[in-house]
Amino acid sequence: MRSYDEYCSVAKALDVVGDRWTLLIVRELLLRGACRYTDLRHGLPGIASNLLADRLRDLEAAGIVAKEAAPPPVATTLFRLTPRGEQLDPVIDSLMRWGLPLMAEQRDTDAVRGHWLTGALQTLAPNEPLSAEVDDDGALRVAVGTDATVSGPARSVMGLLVGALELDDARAAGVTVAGDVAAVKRVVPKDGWPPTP
Amino acid sequence: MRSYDEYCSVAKALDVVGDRWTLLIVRELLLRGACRYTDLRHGLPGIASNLLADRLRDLEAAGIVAKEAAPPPVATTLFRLTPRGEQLDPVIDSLMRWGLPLMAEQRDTDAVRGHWLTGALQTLAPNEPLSAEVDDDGALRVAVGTDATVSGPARSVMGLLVGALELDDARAAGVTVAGDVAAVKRVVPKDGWPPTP
DNA sequence: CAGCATCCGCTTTGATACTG
DNA sequence: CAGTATCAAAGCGGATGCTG
Repeated sequence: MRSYDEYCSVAKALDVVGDRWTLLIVRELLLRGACRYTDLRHGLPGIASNLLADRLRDLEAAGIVAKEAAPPPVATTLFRLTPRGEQLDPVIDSLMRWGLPLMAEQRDTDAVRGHWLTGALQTLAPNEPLSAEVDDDGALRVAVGTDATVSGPARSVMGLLVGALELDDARAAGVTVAGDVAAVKRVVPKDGWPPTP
Repeated sequence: MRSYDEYCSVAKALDVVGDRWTLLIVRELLLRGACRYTDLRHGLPGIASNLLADRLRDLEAAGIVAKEAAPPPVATTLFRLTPRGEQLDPVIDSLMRWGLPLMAEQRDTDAVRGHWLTGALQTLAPNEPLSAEVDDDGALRVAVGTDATVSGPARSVMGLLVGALELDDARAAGVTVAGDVAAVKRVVPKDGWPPTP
């Protein structure tokens, strides 16, 4: 990316990580740990292969990502965040948090990956043991510890959990709640949050 | 910006604010409050005028910025963050924090604005009453309350304050400290921080 | 002057194909 | 598996012009 040429901390950060795709690569490495090139491609659907190669080179040159040889007998290359790269966690976290209300809208062109949703749910309720599972037709099952599970279309389940849908509306949109409904309500942000985008 | 088409909170956030210049416009509005178009241009040196107009339209459409008529007799337009826009503060803050170590390097093409530095210094030491002043030839004076002032070339002063320079090296690089040196040392991050970029 | 819109050359991106 | 190569299309930067 062309430099902003500003003696400003935000601009200098964006000089390094402001390119298209760059922060999503960091997201993948934060959520999944060390990845192979192929894993990254799977977690970044739509990225051009040459761009991924370019970005990884840039990130390596910036000291954010390091390549390492995987232990035998795997014989492949792994990409991993350096300590400096891991310090981008608050950046990814704040973006994830700010974007949560936008999850109430799902377009039919949107790719879905389970680890993205797990990440979002941990951000939503850091003190609840949430886990997400996606199956092939886009249905989502979220387990709230062993107390409850919420299942249904991803958009509706997330709509309920980010507070954009009331329980009744979510049920009308195909969501079923098994187990303790109160456990689910602990997860949903308090009224007034999230602010409508 | 073209959508990433991912059902992920980070990707959806970047669909909205990931365009070039967009987060720097938000930075300006967070640091300075409501701004005129001309003020924004001054705070974003190098931006093409059509791009600024485009971005402001996009941000308005996304509910992040609102236009308002300035009270008479000024008769101009003010651009201001909406509540949803103000919630980007943690995003800007985390980027600013991550970028702090990069302030140890200043290129001679870098534009300098006092409010950028004031913002960075507040992030560096939220509990210290720091204020920054820049004069025309790029010299910087930082006041640590009434206890001390640090002055010299911007890069050297910031290098000292972000911990990239020892006091002796900073002095050799043209920095002078007036008043209580201990007050300055309170500001500088503890040893081992910042990590070398 | 404030707030844009238009035009144009250049760079970056996206899509696809190909390779060690 | 881990990338390169190629090329059309989109985005960006810089200059300039227009309108109230």
